[in-house]
Amino acid sequence: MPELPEVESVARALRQNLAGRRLTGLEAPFAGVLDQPLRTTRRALLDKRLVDVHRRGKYMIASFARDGGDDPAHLMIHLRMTGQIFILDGYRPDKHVHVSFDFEGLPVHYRDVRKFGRLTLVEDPLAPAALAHVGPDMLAVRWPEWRRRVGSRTAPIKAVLLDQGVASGLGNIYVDECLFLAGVRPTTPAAALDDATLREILRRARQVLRLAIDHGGTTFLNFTDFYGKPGNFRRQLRVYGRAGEPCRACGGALAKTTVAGRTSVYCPDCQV
DNA sequence: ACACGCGCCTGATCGC
DNA sequence: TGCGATCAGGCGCGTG
Repeated sequence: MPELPEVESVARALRQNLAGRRLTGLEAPFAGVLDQPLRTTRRALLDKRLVDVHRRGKYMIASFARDGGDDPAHLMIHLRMTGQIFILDGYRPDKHVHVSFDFEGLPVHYRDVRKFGRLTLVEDPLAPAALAHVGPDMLAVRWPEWRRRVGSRTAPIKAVLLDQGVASGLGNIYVDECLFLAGVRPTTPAAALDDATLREILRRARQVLRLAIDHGGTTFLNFTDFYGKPGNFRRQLRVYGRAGEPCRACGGALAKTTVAGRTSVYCPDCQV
């Protein structure tokens, strides 16, 4: 599932491949992934050039404008569980392609098997009202602010890390990886952790996110990058998807439990 | 303010 | 071409 690193990979590719290109076509075989009617979305975006792409957590915001910067419009994209955006030579859209963009002859597709993702027109590309409740990006937030936002939450630390209102970007995969690296069990109440441990968790979260970005993200279900290629981070995973397998640090069997409604894998010996 | 459960979706996998 | 049940999970929303 696309988390911060996978979204970053797509955002970079959009910038590199489409910046300056004009949107000349927009079709939506399944308009249900659009928050506004197709005609509204077309009216806002067609004939404008893609000028920038911002990312906050797992949200991308693509900005369009006419030549000279007039009449800007912004499309916020969230891939949720199975959303993909890609450009592939000779690709013939299957039944899961819900939106197709045409950039002066360059076709770009939005594909989403579970239809959880959303494409939303927003007014403000940097601080859209729709993201008012979403916290700062996990890679950008400073320790004091993050500490303040974590507060004295009694929920398990994993639930707090998954809460995009605290800081945005972590999902189930990287939370488990981060907590393994920090040596903390996902079930531990956040309020029971001292500042040194919380600081270590934040440091490890950033470390694993950056490393995953460098490896092009993780492909578990069906994430592919902009060019249709899977990410390379999967073989770096220490715990996610490895319940029952030996811990890469101590050799003991990894345990599985449910935290915040999500499957969670940890090492009973290395994580206390 | 915070914690928790549900619904949205479809494909893969499992049990019989 | 067996089929129904279960699981996977991000997020918005309703409830307590």
